[in-house]
Amino acid sequence: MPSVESILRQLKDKGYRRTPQRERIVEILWESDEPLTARTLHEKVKAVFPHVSLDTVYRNLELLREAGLVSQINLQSRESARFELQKEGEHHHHLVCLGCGDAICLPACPVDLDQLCAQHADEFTVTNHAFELYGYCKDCRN
Amino acid sequence: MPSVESILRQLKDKGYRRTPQRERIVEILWESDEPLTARTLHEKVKAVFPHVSLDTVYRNLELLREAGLVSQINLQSRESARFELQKEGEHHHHLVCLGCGDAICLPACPVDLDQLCAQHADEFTVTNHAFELYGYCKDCRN
DNA sequence: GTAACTGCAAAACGTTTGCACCGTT
DNA sequence: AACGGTGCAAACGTTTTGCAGTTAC
Repeated sequence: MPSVESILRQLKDKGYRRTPQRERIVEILWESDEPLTARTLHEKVKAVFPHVSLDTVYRNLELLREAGLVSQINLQSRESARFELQKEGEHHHHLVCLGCGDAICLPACPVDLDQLCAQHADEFTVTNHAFELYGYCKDCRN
Repeated sequence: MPSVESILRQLKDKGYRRTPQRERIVEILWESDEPLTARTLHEKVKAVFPHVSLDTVYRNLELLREAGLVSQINLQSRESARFELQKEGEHHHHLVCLGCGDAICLPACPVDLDQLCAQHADEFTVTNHAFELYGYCKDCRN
């Protein structure tokens, strides 16, 4: 059910407009199989819209994040954040390589969130969570 | 067996010196029960050494990170990175209140790390991980 | 027409670096 | 005395913001 079209429709329902740049940004995120930095995404958008600005990319990412359609991954280290589409509620986490910075998707969430939430329900209302594994990928463990 | 003294001794063995600022930085990290930002840590060091500079804090954190004594956590927040001492065995995670910013300790790690590591051992060598729950504490859920 | 969106430029922010001096060893 | 450490200031890269003009609706 999720698709570029459905994402743009969701945005429209929230009062956001359909612009060529935004369309392209969503398409690129949709087609990517790994989280992208704002800069990388910008480069890719420029292939079609040479005059698009980096701030437009940032603004769209923020907008998509607010709409709950994009999640942001902050790597350990001085590198920049990476963004990826949140496909249909189904959430997952990442193995982050401290060598090359690549993020590999973990197939499933290893945390029993319902149980954890219930466990602390009286003192704390849990809205979301973050989990990341750090280490070195095949190529970087030397 | 880990202690402020043993940490400073480990640093000494690696050729690093024992300076008052470094000593205080390690002490503060040792006493803290939650990961600290460089800025927060800086504030706390300034209580004793009013003229300590923020870059000294960064340099010491980097040095401790290289020595494998401090881990860096860069989750969710667009905020700055947070640092904590890597304490033998007693690792835990936090409930972070999005209202007041307070961090409440989770008694145990909800992740079966050994199993996860074994699961990806062939493509990835896991060195550490980060996990955080976000939400609102008693006082802030209005 | 109105409000959202864009590009540009500049600012803000966390973090890093060059340098001269200081302190530990 | 040597060399690691420090403070200062300036640089850096990422991200945010103000503004004026443009575009989708």
